Amino acid sequence: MRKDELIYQQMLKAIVEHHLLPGVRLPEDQLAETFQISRTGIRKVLHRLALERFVTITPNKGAHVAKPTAEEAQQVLDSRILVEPVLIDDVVTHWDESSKTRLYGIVQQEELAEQNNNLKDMIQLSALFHTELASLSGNQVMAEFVSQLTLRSSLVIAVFGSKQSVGCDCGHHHDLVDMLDKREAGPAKIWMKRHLEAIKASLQFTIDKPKSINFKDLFSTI
Amino acid sequence: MRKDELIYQQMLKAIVEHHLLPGVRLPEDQLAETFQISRTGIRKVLHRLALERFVTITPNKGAHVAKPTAEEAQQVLDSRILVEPVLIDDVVTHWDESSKTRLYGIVQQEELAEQNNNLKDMIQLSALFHTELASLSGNQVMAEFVSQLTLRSSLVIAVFGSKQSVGCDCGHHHDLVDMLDKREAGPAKIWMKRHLEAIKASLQFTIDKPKSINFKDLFSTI
DNA sequence: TATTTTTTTATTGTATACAATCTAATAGTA
DNA sequence: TACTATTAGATTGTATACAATAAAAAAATA
Repeated sequence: MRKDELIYQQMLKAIVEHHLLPGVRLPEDQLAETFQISRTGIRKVLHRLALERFVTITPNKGAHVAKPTAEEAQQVLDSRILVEPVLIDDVVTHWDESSKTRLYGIVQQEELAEQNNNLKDMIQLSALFHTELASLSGNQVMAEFVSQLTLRSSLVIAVFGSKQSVGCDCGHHHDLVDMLDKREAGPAKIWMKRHLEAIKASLQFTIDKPKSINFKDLFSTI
Repeated sequence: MRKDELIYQQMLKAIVEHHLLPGVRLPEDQLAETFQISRTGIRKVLHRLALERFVTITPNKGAHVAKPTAEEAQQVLDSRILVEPVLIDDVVTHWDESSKTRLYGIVQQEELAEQNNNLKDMIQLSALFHTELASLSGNQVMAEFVSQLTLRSSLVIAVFGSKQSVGCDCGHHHDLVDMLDKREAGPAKIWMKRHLEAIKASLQFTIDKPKSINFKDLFSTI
């Protein structure tokens, strides 16, 4: 894999898993040194993250982890409420044994992570579930969009989420897969809509402040 | 406006309006000279266009105008068929006098462009109509997604479109605005779905080959 | 002492230089 | 002649140097 691609994934992961909190400054020099690459390479990664809304770049002031506004937060969740249910029809259409295996596999990992109270994995697996489900619709364009939305949701939750909203009640995903496996598209759509509405409803508009970060330590432990 | 932002828009416009056809090579040196900027600046623009799928960058081989596959083409249109109708409800909810003025304004320009057989404007205005409509839903996140999809549709049409599919029968947009102004959400949704399905149905799977381009001449005439 | 101005420092923006890689042209061999 | 190997040229990938800007610290003035 290309080096900058790897760095991109590490940084995205750090943001999505709340190791780098919204508002935290991302100085090019420190990151360049951390990843043993020139500033050119880091800038490429930062610009990509900026285009995908995980980072904001202010001219002559540098990059920060994006801090979604309340408005943006709601729009991201509203988008998912609008989009994810309409993908269900296509998921059911393409449903087969491997879909079942794939999704139940993720659900199982989610339940394990929940038992171990592994917050990091819970966030990642919950996003993975929604992304995988979207890609089972067969439409790669939509799948990418949903993937971005779920990732942005993690940022939103970092700002406005309470503890219980982090993993979006993993256990329940099991119920959805049951419905899909019975080809019950209608109920599954309704379930998905309510599921996402519940996440949105769990958002609280309290903000905590960022603190200084040692990038080398951070990325050596992840 | 920042210089690279301007260059980005010029290049995107050239691609979307079919002045730069899919498959055309985009050498950094020539572009840098054309826009009187260093390769660094051009690379930034090219990477952005690549992330948004208007350009493909192959390692050590450089950038080309993206040439969507038949599969991708269908998925882009399918995405629009899925997404644009569900936005109608929110458009109707937020509908007011200014929405009406805005959309009828665009429709009027579309009809003018059609009379003058101005292909360039027809493409641009048709995309603008769909984008504006989406932004009237009040959801900026969805609006951006739809904007990208309409732009990508232009690329798709450059590869698989026939003459009549270019501007997606502008005249008809008028009918949609009429429905919206009467708050007829249901019929408007159906109309939109059929409208987009018609565009998809008009696609033909014939491919023509790219030819060499003089970038300086091209961008001095746009 | 408080406030403004100046100077210094740190950080980003841009261009260029060099290295790595691919393309093609040429030369060599069967 | 056809095919492979080697070399030369062109193009991209990456790092670094310098310029421009912003932030912080120090000095000057009221």
